[in-house]
Amino acid sequence: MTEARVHAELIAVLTALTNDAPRVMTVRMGAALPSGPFENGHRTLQGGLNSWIRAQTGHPVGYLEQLYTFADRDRGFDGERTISISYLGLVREQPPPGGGGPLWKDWYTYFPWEDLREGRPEILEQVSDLMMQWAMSERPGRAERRQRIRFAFGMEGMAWNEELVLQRFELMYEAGLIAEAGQTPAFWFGKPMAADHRRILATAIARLRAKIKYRPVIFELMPESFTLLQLQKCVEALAGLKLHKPNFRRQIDQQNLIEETGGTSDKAGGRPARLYRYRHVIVEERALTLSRLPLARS
Amino acid sequence: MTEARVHAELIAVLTALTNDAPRVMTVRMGAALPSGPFENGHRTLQGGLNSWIRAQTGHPVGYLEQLYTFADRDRGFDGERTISISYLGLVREQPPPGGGGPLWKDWYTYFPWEDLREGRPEILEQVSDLMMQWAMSERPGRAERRQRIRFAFGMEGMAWNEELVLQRFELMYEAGLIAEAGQTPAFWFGKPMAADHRRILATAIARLRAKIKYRPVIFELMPESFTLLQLQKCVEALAGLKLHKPNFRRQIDQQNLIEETGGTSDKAGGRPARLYRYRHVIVEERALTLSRLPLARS
DNA sequence: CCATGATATACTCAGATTGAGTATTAATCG
DNA sequence: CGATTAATACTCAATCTGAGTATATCATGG
Repeated sequence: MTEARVHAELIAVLTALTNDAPRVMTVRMGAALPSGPFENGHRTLQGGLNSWIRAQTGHPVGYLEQLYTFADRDRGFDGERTISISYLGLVREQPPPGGGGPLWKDWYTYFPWEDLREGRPEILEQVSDLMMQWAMSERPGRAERRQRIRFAFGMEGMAWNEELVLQRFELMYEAGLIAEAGQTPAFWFGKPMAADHRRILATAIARLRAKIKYRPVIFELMPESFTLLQLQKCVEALAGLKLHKPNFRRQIDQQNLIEETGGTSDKAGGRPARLYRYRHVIVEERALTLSRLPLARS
Repeated sequence: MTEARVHAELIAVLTALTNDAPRVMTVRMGAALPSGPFENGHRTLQGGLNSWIRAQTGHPVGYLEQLYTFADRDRGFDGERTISISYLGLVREQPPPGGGGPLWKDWYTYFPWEDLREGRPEILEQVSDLMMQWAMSERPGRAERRQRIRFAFGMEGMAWNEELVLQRFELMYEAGLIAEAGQTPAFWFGKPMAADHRRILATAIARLRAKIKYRPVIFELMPESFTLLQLQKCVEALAGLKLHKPNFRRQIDQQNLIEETGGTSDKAGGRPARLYRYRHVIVEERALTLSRLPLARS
């Protein structure tokens, strides 16, 4: 029995929305996620991370959820291992982009192939092609690899599934298209990050994209009052997809999640839009019910 | 900076199905979940647990998924903390119930109020009543507590939601109905477990009940070939609910997840049922698609 | 050997939900 | 005032879902 004494480390994927761009808090010039040791003074993991985030960002965390715990990495000082516990956190206030503080970077800097709001981007076509080449390159397992690629990247008649962020990343890693693999690939797909941080970010995006469909977490990222179009743009930013406007509105008010503030917004060119706010009151009743969103094709 | 050196411990919620009863592997006469230290020799967490389970049970694990990581418990030897990483594992073979090996216990021994296959059980009515009394006992926050109870326990016109296992357990804990809270409750609701093991089991059940609705994990618990009724009974056992037979069948074969073996079963009294098997072939294609199940009212 | 019980399997049907498209309204800007 | 822009309202067909009913195929017993 070689019982392990290990280091425990917390890694945070903090997300905010700054006009239609989903952002993640980074350190080291955008090359790493913020992390820190789990300190003995903390009573719980959540609590430790919560206070740490408030100190770092000055913003309260609206929502905090555990993502995954890793121990696979061989940091290997003295044979000691590090257990990394990763969290997804959502903050409302859009943070100042400049200054000496932490850097907020657009998700799609790291995953440019995940943004289909303007249709399938050029880079996704490149990736898809290379992946399919990789799938067919070797004889054994060819058919199965091809199936997986078709499914993950929405090729050859299969629909794009925006939730498969992690599957796509891992397939690309396997195929040698990811810089972190240290394989100096022919093309450079997305900005790399230290260690497995980009993988953790992929996990976070996948989780959040799944979650907005059945929990009203989107409101943790919105300002107090907002228009329906703003709300829609925010969902679209996270999902990386365009939504059908009339259907989006229908579903939103069917669920009774929001109420009019009475005011209107005239930021945009046209007819002023009504302002709404989230009905915090009924959190417990509705929060666990569905909050489905109509996802449209491109 | 008081950097922590901590113990790392793995806790497993191993689940199997023995004729219509969902079971969990336990130790200490059913009073604890199996756990062990994370050893330095293991390359990954999953890998470590996998080999450990095979050694303990003799069965391969069909499916293994991380549940949650806790550090809240104050075991406090030498000020050292234990981080517990819990996993949900599914095994196919129904294990021998007797012998000196690990004890497989019915889920509903620990959560008798979670089984609604024969309608709402008497004990659920008791729990509901006590919970509502608790909600109304104190003036401040009365309305909100009442809402939460109504929602969690499906009272006063609200529908029962079988996924809220953890919410119900935590509410009951808060209300002092759970023995682990050390409050010597007036009634004894379900068999207690050591430390927070029952809470971990609740997490596992909730996760599995949610998962069977959109991933075909159920087949990890089934024998190689089975009848449609057997399959339905298994789903019902996990969900703790009765399903509508015709609709269940319709959905199952719409999804094309299974195929006939050609054989028939005549275990039951009536007309022999056709045998089916899971179509492993298309795992990658369908596995991530929906596998919805029609959940019926009681 | 036919009636009965038991289970498997097949079919029907109304209501709700979803995806997609179109029409109308209310503001701003030149 | 007319063009533009966006908000809001309405329609419609296809599909999905929940619920119920009907028929088929076996074993058994009188």
